[in-house]
Amino acid sequence: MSKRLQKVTPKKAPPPAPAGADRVPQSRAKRNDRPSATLKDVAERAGVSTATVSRVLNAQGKVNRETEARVSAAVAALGYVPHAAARALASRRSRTVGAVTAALDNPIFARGIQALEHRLEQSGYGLLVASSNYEPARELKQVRTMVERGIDAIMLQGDSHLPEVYALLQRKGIAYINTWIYDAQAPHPCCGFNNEQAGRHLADYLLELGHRDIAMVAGVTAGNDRALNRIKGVKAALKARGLELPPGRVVERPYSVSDGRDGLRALLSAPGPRPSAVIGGNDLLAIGVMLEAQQSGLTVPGDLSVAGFDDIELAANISPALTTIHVPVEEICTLAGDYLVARIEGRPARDHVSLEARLVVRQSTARPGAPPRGQ
Amino acid sequence: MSKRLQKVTPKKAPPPAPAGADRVPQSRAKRNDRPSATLKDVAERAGVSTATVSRVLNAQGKVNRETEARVSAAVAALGYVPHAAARALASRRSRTVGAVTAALDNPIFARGIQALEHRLEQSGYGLLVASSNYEPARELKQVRTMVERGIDAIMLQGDSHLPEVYALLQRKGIAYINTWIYDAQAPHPCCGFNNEQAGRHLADYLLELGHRDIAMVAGVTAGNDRALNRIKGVKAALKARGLELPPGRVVERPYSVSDGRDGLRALLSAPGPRPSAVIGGNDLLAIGVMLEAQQSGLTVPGDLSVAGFDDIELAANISPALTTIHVPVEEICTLAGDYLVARIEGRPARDHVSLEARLVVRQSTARPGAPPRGQ
DNA sequence: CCGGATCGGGTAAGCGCTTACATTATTGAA
DNA sequence: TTCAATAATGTAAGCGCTTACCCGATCCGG
Repeated sequence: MSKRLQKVTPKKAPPPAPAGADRVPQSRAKRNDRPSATLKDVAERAGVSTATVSRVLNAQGKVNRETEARVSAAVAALGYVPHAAARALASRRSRTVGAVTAALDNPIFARGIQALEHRLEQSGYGLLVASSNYEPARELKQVRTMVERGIDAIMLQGDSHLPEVYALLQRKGIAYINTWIYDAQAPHPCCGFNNEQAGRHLADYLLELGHRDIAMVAGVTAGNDRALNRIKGVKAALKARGLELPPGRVVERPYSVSDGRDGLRALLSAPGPRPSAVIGGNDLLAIGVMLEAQQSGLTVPGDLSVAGFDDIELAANISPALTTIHVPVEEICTLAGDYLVARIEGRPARDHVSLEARLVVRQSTARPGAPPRGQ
Repeated sequence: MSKRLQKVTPKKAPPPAPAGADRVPQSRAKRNDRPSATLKDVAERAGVSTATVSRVLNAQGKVNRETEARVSAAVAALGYVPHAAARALASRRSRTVGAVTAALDNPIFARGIQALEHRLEQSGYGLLVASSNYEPARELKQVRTMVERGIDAIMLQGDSHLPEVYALLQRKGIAYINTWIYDAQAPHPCCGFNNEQAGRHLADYLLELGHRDIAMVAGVTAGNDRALNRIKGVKAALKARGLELPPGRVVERPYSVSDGRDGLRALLSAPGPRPSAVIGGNDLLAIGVMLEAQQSGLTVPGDLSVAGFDDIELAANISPALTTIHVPVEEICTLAGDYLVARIEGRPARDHVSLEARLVVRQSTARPGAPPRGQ
C-alpha cells in the first residue's frame, strides 16, 4: 500500500500531559460551528441554480458539458458533501438498506452480512445492521427502528417473524426478503435453500453409511425456523427407514463451539449406548461436538461420526475435516441484495429464489465401527 | 419463545403458480401511494400543534400529563412512525453511527461490531457498517459515504488512515475513535491496547520457555498498524536477548485459517532447521498453523509451540488449547461506543483509553523439545 | 393585590435537498 | 420564415420534522 498512510508519529507531548495519563478534551465545539457547504453554496460558486447542481450530482444527463464541469469544480473546491438526510427527505429515499441478523458472531452470518454490504456498496446503498440474538421481540424492535431510520428495504433471516414485522413492512411499503430459507409456497419473498431437505440429505447420507443411532446437537428452535427444519429433515430421513429421533437424542444449544461440546456431553451422559453419529445444527456446534469427542477419548470418525451444516472455513481445515452441508451464504446474500435493490428501484425481480445446499463429504464421517484412519 | 411467531404455513397455492416455479411480482406499488401518517396528522388528531407532538416524542418533559396521553393515543392509533430523515434534517443529528471494520468475517471483529451495535442500540443509535478489506482507499470511500449519510460519529480500526479520512472527519466535526490500539501520545482519540507491547509479552513468554528460534505468520502489514506493531513487539523482545527475527522467519498472510496453514508451509519450506515456536498474527492464523503442523505430522507443542493473538472462542476449545493474548474486544467496542455517544451528546469523555490485553497460557506452547503431552 | 416566575403550548422559520413546472434559447421541418 | 420540438436552466414548492420565540394562564411571596 501507499506511503500515504498517515501513521501516527508520536510527536512528543502535544500538551504536556500528566505522565502519559489520559486527557479529557474540551467538549467538542458545537457541530454547527462551521456549517459545511450546501448545495446553494455550490450553486452560487458555479453561477447556476441549485436545481442544476442537483442535476449534475444525480447524473441526470440533462446538463450541458461545460456547466457540468463548472459545477464539478465548485463541488471539489468547496469539498462539498451532500446531506443525505435532506436528500432523503426530498426524494423519499434513504439509499440505506437494513439487515437484521440473528447473530453477527457466527462467522457464517458475518460472511453473509459482508457479502450483502459489498453488493449494496456497488449500488450506492449503505447497510444498517442489528443482531437480534434470536429474540423475536428484539428483532421487531430493531426492524421498527430501522423503519424509522428510513431504510428503503430490509433483509431478514428465516421466515418466522412476529406478525407486526410483516405488518409494519407492508404498511410502509418497504421491500423485504427472508433469507436462508426457500419455500416455493411461502407468502413472502425468500432467497435460500430448503433446510428440511438439507437435513434430510445429511441424515440420508449417514444412514447409507450404516448408522442407525443418530443424535443431534441442534440449534435452539425457539424463534428459529431453520434450526427446526433441519431437525425435521433429519427426522424425516429416519422415519423413511422406520427409525426415529427420540427426545433423548436431540439437545438444543445456541451456536458456539463450547455449546457444541456441552451438547455432546449432555448426549453422552444419558444412559444406554452412545450414538454412532452426531449431527451438529451448524458447523460451530459440530466442531464443538468433534472437539469434545476427541478430548474425551473418542476418535472421529472411528468411534463417532460427526457432521454439520454451513461449511464455514474451519470445516475444511480442521482435523478430521468436517462433513457438512455447504451453504452458499455469499450467494444468498448477494442475490438478496440484488432483489432488494431491484425492488427499491422499481424493477421486477424474482421473489422466490432457490439455491442449492449440497453435501460435502469429508473425513469426519465413516461407516459405524470403521477402523480409525491414520495414526 | 411465544406462539406469536407467524410461522409461514404453506397456505396452498396462492396464485396457481407454474408448478412451484418462481413468481415475478408486479413492480411494487409506488411507495408514495399511501403516505404514512406525519407529525401533522398526529397533531390534528390529538388537537394540538406539531410542536407539542414533537415535544412528547422527544420527551422534553415539558408537556402536561393528559395532553401527552392524548398525543400518545393518536400516535398509537395512527401507527405513526417518525421520519428519521426529516428529524435529522431539522435537528442536525442522524442518530446513526458508522463503523468501518477491516473484515467482518474475522469473528473477533464481528464480535466487536456486535458489541458496538448493542451499546448503540441502548442509547438509541443505529449502526452503519462497512468492511474495508484492509484497503485504505476503500476505507476512505466508505468513510466518505458514511459522512454523506450523515453519521454523527464513527468508529475506526487502528490509527493508520489516509490523511483525507482525518481531514474529512475533522472538517465535518464528526467524532471518531481509533480502536484496537492504544498510544498515550496519539493525536487522535483511541481505545484499545498496545499491540507492540502485547507482541513483546508473547515473545517474552516464549523466550522464557527457552525458545530461541521463533517464527511468525503475521497479518498483512500494509495498511495495518496492528499487524505491524505486533511484529515490532516480537522483534523487540528478541532483540532484548540479542536475538532477531530474520526475514525468512516471518511471512505475512491475511487472516484466515487456510492462510495460517499456508503460512506455516512457507515457513517450513525454507532450508535449515525449523523454528521451535511460531506466533500467529491472530488466532485464526495461529490455528491454521497448528492444524497444518498437526496434519503434517508435527505435534503441538511437542515439536512446535504455537501461539496467537485475540483469544477467539475456538482458541480455548481446540486441542491443544491455544496460548494467546486475550483481547477484550467487547470492552473495547463498548467503550468506544460510550465515547462516541458522549461526544455526540456534548459530554466530555476520555479520549485515550487503555485496556489490558493479557497473556493466556494454554496447551499449545511448551518448552522446546518437551515430551509431547498425553497419548 | 401586584409583579415576576413558571408552565404549557402555539407560531412559524427553517434544515438542505429534489423535482414539477415554467422559461428561454436553439434547432429543424414544413 | 414560422412554429413546434428539444435542450438547458431557473423558480419555487415542498419533504416532515425541530426549536427559537412568543403569549396567556397560573402561582406565589411580599
